[in-house]
Amino acid sequence: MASAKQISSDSEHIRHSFAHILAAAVKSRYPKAELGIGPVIENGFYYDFALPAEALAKAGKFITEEDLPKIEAEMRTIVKQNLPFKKELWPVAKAATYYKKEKQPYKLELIRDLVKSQTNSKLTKVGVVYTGDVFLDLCRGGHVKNTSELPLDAFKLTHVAGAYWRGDEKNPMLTRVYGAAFQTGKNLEQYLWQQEEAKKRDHRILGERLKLFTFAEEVGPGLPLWLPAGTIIREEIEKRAKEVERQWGYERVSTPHIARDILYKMSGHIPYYSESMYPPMKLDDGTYYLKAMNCPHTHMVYKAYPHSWRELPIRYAEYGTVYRYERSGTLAGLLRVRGFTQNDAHIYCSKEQAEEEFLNVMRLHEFWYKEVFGIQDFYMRLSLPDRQAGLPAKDKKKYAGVPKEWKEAVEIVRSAMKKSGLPYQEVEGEAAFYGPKVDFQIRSVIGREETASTNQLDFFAASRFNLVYKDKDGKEKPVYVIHRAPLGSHERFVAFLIEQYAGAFPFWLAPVQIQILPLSVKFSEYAERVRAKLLSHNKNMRVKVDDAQETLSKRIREGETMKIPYLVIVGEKEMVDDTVSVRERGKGDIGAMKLEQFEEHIKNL
RNA sequence: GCCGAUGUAGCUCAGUGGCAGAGCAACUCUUUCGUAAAGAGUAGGCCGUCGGUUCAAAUCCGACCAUCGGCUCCA
Repeated sequence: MASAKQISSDSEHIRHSFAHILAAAVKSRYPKAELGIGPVIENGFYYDFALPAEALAKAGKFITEEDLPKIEAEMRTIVKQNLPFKKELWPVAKAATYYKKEKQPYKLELIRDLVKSQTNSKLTKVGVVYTGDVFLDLCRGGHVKNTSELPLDAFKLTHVAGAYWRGDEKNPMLTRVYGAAFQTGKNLEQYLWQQEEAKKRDHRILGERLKLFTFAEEVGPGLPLWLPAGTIIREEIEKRAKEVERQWGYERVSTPHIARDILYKMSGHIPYYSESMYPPMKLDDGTYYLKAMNCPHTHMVYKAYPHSWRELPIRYAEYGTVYRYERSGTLAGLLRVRGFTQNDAHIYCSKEQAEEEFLNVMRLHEFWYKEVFGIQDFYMRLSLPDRQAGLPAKDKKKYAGVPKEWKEAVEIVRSAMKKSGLPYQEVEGEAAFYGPKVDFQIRSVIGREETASTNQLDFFAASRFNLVYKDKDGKEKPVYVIHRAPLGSHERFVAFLIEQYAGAFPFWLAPVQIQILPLSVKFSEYAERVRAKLLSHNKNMRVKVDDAQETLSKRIREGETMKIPYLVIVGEKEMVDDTVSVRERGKGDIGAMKLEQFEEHIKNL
């Protein structure tokens, strides 16, 4: 989504003010409502509300989607009163007393935290804002001077959702109301239109229409079934990946889908990751797990025989299928599934080689994104532990290893990133438990952000698995492991590609590349001849003849709907002249030509 | 997992307590067509599942399942 990330301060003031008005409107409909926070977001604002248990029991339910028009109407009524926003600074004690009286536990908590973060709480003041004389909210500032400045045609309450207080699962869940707001009605309309358009590109919609994949209740949620057309896309990508990896010095390996529990105890996935693994299978010769990641298996491949420094780096690639028991509420089409196949590889190298190898992997990512797929809309995130040098006590469970090793690993990765020249953001507290990583973040058309690719440095596997090599000096030394998946998983990556291309796949990926349409059955034979000729020059070409008993128009429409790159029409004229009439996707009829000319036209696709 | 919504034919959807519906797709027949939907006919349903209320349930109630929008999580 190419939406503007820069929020102009005017928009910000408008959005912030609407958030206050939303709170005022909810307060007027539900006087007992407790207020959370109400910040500005990318295309608007939201506000979190709760209703105390007794009030909720009495009302039956709180804000639902049905209430939005009513709340919106109330907001308009408030805005139309042309109320001034008045900001004041109150001493903490005064604000605390006020919110205690008003029974606003969440606001009180915010005030308490504000005090905690200040060195001299006696002097601390909090901003509060009135809307007219009525509504009083905690406020940092940044709103319009008077509600008359708010564009009534440029805002809309869009949806309701649950959200944990302060984003913590252990906290109560509040009801969040989202709104869109812009400076002009036109901007709002445009935004809403874009949202509608985006939905049409949604991989779930296109996946069904183009017959790429499906789900079956009998198979289970999050377990996609690839239809023939989708399987072609998957396999073309995989074929390409195998070629590219061979060229970049990888060797392929292949490993089973289950393993004994000892392997995952060794890796540390038990206990770090067990809640995301399918439950164990207890058999008479041990307890087995379905694999949730390929690394431990690949490490055992490395350990098959001892390695010398002369062999390093060793790069083992595998398209490995893994199963993760993702929480039900997180599943989404192909973007978040429970069974998927990763474009995985593990690089075993010395500490000295780690930076160079990491850099090479970044270059490989760049190659895929820029050269192969033309993906522009992504950003790179360097995920670090919470505090790079010394890990705070609360994170000891989350991260393995010792601070010194973490520090070294972070240095290696950061240095590689700098050398790559690729832009990236550093984010603390996002690292894998075994090391820092660089993730490629992409947004789906509906705005959901996911990691499409990953490149991770693991200094921890060596000690867990005793992964070593014999160095020049005759001593055994631990290897550094790089986990990388530039194409993430087939499932997620194909989902992104479907949306990126809006289903119109480039020629090399298109499930059907050329569809031949004989004008009538009289020309079916000629159509077959054309097909045979195309295949004789390229046996892998995906060519179909559609001689269904439908009008030409109808078959063209179907071909266009299926986003087939070339529709080739043959009738009397073509048969006599020994030509084909070509329709190119996105261009329409490009005229009649000799078959050789057409083959020349598609040669470099 | 949590909050909210939705679930009727392969797909998109109508039907709000009294005989289960439409368009597209499928199938059959007619048409053999010149660049985005030819015509007619046929078939297709445990109304997500299970339970309850009722003389009567797609419709009201409950539980569960699945999907969607968020939150949390995300190797």
